[in-house]
Amino acid sequence: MSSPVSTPRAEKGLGLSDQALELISRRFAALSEPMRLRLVHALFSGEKTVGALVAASGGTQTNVSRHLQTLTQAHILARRREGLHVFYSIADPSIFKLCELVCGSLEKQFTKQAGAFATSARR
Amino acid sequence: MSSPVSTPRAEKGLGLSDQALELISRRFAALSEPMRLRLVHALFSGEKTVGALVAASGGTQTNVSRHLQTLTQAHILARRREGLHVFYSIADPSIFKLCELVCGSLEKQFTKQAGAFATSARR
DNA sequence: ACCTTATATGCGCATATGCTCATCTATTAA
DNA sequence: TTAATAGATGAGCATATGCGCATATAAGGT
Repeated sequence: MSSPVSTPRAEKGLGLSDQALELISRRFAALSEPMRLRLVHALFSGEKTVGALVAASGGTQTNVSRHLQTLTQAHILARRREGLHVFYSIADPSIFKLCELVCGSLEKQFTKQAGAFATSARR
Repeated sequence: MSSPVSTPRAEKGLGLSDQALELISRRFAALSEPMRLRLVHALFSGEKTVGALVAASGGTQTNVSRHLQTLTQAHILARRREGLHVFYSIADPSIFKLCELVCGSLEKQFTKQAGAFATSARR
């Protein structure tokens, strides 16, 4: 009678829809693993085959293939077959800015911490 | 003798360090849950107490508290105590742009898909 | 048809993550 | 001190995720 469980909050004006939040979180989740970031980063310089990505990332073939699948399903990468080889490439250009943003903010964070250390060490 | 396991790849020139990748992935992971995004979004309009966030998000007190802890440890939120209340706020302004970027790219993605549907339906 | 190379996938295991209940701590008021 | 209110946290459970092994599929060459 009082607490609806599944879709409460009823969009109070703020509040993105549950669906939207789900989608956004999935996108972040796709980028939340070091190996996947390594693969994405390796593709910054252009499309590469799975084999090349395995070599560049140091991962196993199985694992790289799986992560590539995850990233492709998230619409972050694109897949193109050519004979025996499959080429992956970055499908969503916003990824570049996304990574820049995060890297930049992390750097700032460290600068602050370093500054704090220096300050407390100096006094 | 041939395959070092822990820190292979030896930074081939590309390659962010393993540590950097770990940090970046953690940041994305912090934003990879719908409830946490909901909390972050609720804080876009300014700092709020835990109680207010519980109300706004529709989550349980325990769960909201835990997610706030996660976000704070990721340096995304800041915590401030005032009497009985604890106020949380967005500590890293880059979060705004980050969310904008992701939302924008998702919208484009949908527009494309919608277009594709329309096209295939029309022919 | 058979073999080789390149990539994907089913299965199982180990760990990580989210959620809840009950309880604990912190702060203020009586 | 005791009680009341706001938040945090330990423990346990269920599910999700990452990883590797073995094997399957795809495509081209002999």
